[in-house]
Amino acid sequence: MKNSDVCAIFRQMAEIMEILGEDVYRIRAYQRAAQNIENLTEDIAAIAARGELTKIPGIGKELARKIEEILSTGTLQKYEELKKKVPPGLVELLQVPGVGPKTAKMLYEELGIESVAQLERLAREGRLKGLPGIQAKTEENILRGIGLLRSVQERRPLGLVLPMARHIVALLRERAPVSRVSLAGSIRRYRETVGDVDILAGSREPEAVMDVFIGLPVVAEVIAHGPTKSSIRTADGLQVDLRVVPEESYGAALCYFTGSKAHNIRVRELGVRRGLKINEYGVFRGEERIAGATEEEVLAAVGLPYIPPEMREDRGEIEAALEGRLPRVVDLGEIKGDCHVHSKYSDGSASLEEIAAKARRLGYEWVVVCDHSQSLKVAGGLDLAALAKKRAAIAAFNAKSRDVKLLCGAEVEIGMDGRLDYPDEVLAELDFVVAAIHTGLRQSREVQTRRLLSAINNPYVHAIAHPTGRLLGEREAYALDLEAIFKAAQATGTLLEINAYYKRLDLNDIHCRAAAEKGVKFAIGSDAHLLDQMDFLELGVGVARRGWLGPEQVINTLGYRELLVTLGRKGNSWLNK
DNA sequence: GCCGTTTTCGGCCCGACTGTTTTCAGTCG
Repeated sequence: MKNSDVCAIFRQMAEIMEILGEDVYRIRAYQRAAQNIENLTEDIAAIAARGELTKIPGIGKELARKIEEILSTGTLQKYEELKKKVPPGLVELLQVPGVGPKTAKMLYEELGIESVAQLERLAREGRLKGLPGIQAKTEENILRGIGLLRSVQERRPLGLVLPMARHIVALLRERAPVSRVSLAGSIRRYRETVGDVDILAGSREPEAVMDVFIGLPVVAEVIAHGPTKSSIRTADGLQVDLRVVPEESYGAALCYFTGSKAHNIRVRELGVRRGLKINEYGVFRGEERIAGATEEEVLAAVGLPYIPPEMREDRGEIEAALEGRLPRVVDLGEIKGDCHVHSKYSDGSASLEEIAAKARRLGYEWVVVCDHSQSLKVAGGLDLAALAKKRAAIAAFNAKSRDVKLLCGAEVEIGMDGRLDYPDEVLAELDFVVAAIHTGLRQSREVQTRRLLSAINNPYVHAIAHPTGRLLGEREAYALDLEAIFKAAQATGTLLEINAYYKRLDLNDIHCRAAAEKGVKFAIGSDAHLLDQMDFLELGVGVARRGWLGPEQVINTLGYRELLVTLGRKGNSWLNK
């Protein structure tokens, strides 16, 4: 049983209990437990084995017992009983936007509806009208909700949403009477996927801002339009919410709309204990507003320092902040280079000069030019002759370049038996060796782990590229013993990559944090094949910040000279200190 | 079901918008 299995059972139980109309606080307890289990950096079975389940926030005696039952039997008696009380399709109805537990229950009791397909048919026939609280408009909304569910149900990768989100912010800045505009929500927290775009604006003329917003050229549909809050949908189905508050509330609103929801609840609870009410307009003692203009001010009112948005997930940041041990996380401005960029030599599209020029625009000192190795023929992998040519070209470039330097790297294939695609004496000549698995993705956990360990133990391998192989929305991570990988990486001073390509983000935030706790260090690489993709490095920094990594844990913060010295001494240096 | 500088019972975060209602319930974030 994995953490996600336990989590799924608790989530489904909460949904069933919602339909049954059970105590909302009990339901919330299950949801909170599920979320905290999802956020664990450790295997829950290991925690259970130590008898420390109740140390997990939101897990008391009763839920600990239930977790143990799930771990030993694979399911839960109470879960099985709950499932019998509600037809399986009914829970599915909750997925339809606009249909909540009350409506789902009513639809079932009045018309026997127990699937989305059935709901859609009856709505089309106009048979929902006349039910309690349902008239023509609600019927239309349900049909639209079902359509939406079918089309854009999935959360989208952050990297695909960010450009449009920034475009809309820029348009608002230019055309609406706003003093400030920012992205908020999961985008500001750099979550790897995004459900919708949240934007916050400060203005004295909220209604005028709303009118501009719903009239923007990117708007395909207006979902809601109020004086301070509106939602629209773009042509490709992306929902964008805009909220407008007065300037003096901007900080409070930014906290509120950045979330996460779980983090906000914790902050407001701290407020309640101090006799304060916190909402999007400020921090209040009785009627009096005591804070609200800036985020720092709001957090300070409940005794907290500033917490970076990426850490606001209720994954222990509140406790750490209260105890004064919140780490300072790495900042995009501290990044001095990109550890993984492809060039024309293999399957990239850019020349060395173009890569260096782009790096200069990004304010870097260096870039590792990594091309594929010889066996990866589909990606133009370099044979030994081509590799030698590339090395010479990079040396010639560096001799001329006064600012940006290029490192000669390779993304070397790890074979099925763990052997690398270039001989050791060739690897030894390279500045930066990244080892990767691109073939044989369906091997067993043992085989995959052994392949990676053998690469990690090679004295010439500096980093493991995209260690788990997952592709967002396309491919699961391959089976791996990550504990063993982390331990070996630390012991040998091998970096683990945070691959910043928008579909990979691999390692992810939770794995990063678990690895960092074991003393592992990281290399962030954009894996760019097109020049513009070097911008994705920002997403990798987002992952690092979500994983609580400081600048000293990320090799990208080293200057060129320091980097060369460090790379030359694997196993005896900064890398595994 | 959890949890405790208001402790082992009695609380548990907060507000906007919509559609249906004449004052609010449901849903969402």
